[in-house]
Amino acid sequence: MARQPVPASQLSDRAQLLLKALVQRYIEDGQPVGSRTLAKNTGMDLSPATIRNVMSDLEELGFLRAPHTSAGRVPTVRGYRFFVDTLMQVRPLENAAVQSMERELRGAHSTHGLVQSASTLLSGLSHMAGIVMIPRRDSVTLRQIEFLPLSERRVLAIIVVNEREVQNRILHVSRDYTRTELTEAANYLNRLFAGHDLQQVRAQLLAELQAAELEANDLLQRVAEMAEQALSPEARELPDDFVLAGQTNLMGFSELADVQRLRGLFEAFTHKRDLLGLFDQCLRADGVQIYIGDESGYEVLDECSVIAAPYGCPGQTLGVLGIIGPTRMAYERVVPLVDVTAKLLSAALNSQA
Amino acid sequence: MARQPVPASQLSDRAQLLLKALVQRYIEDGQPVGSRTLAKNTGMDLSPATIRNVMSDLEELGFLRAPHTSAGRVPTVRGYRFFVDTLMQVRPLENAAVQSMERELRGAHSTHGLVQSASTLLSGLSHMAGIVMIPRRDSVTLRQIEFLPLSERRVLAIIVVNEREVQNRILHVSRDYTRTELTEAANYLNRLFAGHDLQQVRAQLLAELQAAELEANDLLQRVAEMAEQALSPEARELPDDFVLAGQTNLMGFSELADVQRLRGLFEAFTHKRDLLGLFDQCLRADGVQIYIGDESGYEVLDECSVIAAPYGCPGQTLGVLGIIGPTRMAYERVVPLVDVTAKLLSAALNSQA
DNA sequence: GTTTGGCACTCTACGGCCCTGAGTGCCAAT
DNA sequence: ATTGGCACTCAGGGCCGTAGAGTGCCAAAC
Repeated sequence: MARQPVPASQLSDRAQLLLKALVQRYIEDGQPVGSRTLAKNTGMDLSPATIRNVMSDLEELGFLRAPHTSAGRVPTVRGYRFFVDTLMQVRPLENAAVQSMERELRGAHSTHGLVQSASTLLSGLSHMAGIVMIPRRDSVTLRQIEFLPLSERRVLAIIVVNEREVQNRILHVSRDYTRTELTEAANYLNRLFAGHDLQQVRAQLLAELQAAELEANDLLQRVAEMAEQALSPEARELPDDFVLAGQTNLMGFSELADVQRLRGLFEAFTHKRDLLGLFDQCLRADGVQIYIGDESGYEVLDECSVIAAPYGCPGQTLGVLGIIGPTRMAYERVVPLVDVTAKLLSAALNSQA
Repeated sequence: MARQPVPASQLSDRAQLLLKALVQRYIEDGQPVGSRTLAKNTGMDLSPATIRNVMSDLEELGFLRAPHTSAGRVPTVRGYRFFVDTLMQVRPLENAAVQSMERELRGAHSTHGLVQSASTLLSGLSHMAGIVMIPRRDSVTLRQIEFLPLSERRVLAIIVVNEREVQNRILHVSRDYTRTELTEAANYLNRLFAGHDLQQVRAQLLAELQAAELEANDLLQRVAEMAEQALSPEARELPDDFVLAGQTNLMGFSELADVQRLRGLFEAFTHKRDLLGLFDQCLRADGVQIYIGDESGYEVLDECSVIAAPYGCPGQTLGVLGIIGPTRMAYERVVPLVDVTAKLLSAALNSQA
């Protein structure tokens, strides 16, 4: 999306103030705002006629548009954009709210529970849809690995990573191994590689195998065959995924009340691909990202805004979380909410590890 | 739900034939059906006036109703009920379709993949929402159990059941055990109980513990402490759950087009509780169950019908699958679809085990 | 030259009105 | 018992007029 910044210089102070008042007003009650209303509403002592002139300018510049000749004006995407970039002042959440969020997150035990809670918090507090990408840790530390024989040349690999998470994988091997053989192999891996990064382990192992190729080291062969499968990157990572909460909240907004539009949106929720693409962009960003209306580049989100923020440990982004709602949303409240949630989730994940 | 059967004797053959024609016609194009249409449509050589009389009778008996004075008639829940119970003749699926379904299911490897495929099949072929409860096996055969030490008095239990499924569980124990101690405990359990039902194992173990209480058998103590947690029924079973596909299909039906109604429905999908209650009833039933409109007893389903069937091995029901759609659906096509899917899924699960 | 009041204009939303088409209910004739 | 005829009812669509809200423009005022 070409999102060229709007030079504030184009707009007089007065125009900016009026734009701000209009956007706030429109966000509040969803009706197009007319000059009369605005004249009363803002502190400024101006007649409706004057305001009409200013509004006319703002429309010409693309910040406002009129649904029809004799309605008031509503903000365009550009108008919202200028509002969130320059005009709005976010009000930080009250302490009490933050604390109750913290409590909620503390209640979760597993990583998945944490993600679930965060998502519920986002949707509950915003009355829109909350979304949290499953954290994907780039560096996965091997803590322990075990192999158990199953029947028919299948081996069950159990991999404990990051102190808490357990992954199972069924390997198909070239012959049946005995229990002792498997234990040996596991011991070998645990002895040498416990505490190392999973990808490193794999690379190092392959290197070693190359070196020892000539010597027919049976143990190493065995280890290699299984580790190859057990640690392969495709298998390693859970499929990209996210947890969604409060989708149905979106059915309450009149601007999304069209069943066709909703259908598109919900299909995007179930197919996930598009949304993941969008959220991926935020992985490489810093702080709260805002996509207003068609800025996201996905047609189903044309009438929606997405507020997202990455979370993770200081050095490393683990995922992205955010909110989806109609373009007309209370940005001033939602932005800090997303911000705080990201920080709290980060903290919770770190203390957990 | 009080669903008293309707004695066919109440209705003359002619009335039944007309009712059948009307329901079929209405299912086809969704418009209230008038006497004129029906006169032309059915083979019978009757004038519209005569048909009007019959329709009037049918309305009085509660099988039909008129949306307003001068519209045609539409079936009531009772009308649909009589139709599915007595009038309709299901047409079995074509062989080609069944085969392609089989192929689709064969493509799935894990149990979960199978469930997912079944659900997708149901929704894809019916153009409505497909739903499959996660199979819950009452008798879970222990194949192998292993314990691995984690830090801080936590032990990871790995339980392989039913030849294929692996369950992990983190146990909190009274002291740190050494690796050898844990292996001993696991060996003990595997030696004595591999191949037994999980619940039996637990009961037997408790009995043995009682018997040996006086002898301070350290090994047995150890085993008991862990098995108690690892095999506890609450922990054992995955939470009741189901997989849903094609929810968004429901957004295409004009009779459900009201956003409020849809919202209720989708909330039921995410909270799951109500739907699980309904499907639980089918667990104890045999063959295809049909709930029309408010027969389900859940208000959100008032405008919907649910076609469900249990699946599982011959002796044992593992779960329920089905379809959710508007009351006005092609029962003649959907009933065999659900029936066949249940049979295919059962077969697939059995061949897998 | 910015601001303002005044005025004509435009557009939507809403209610009433009429007409048409579809279908019914009833009655008298077959 | 069945039928044709006829009066009646009702939803939906088009049309009109009105009320309300808001605009754009212009000429006067500050």
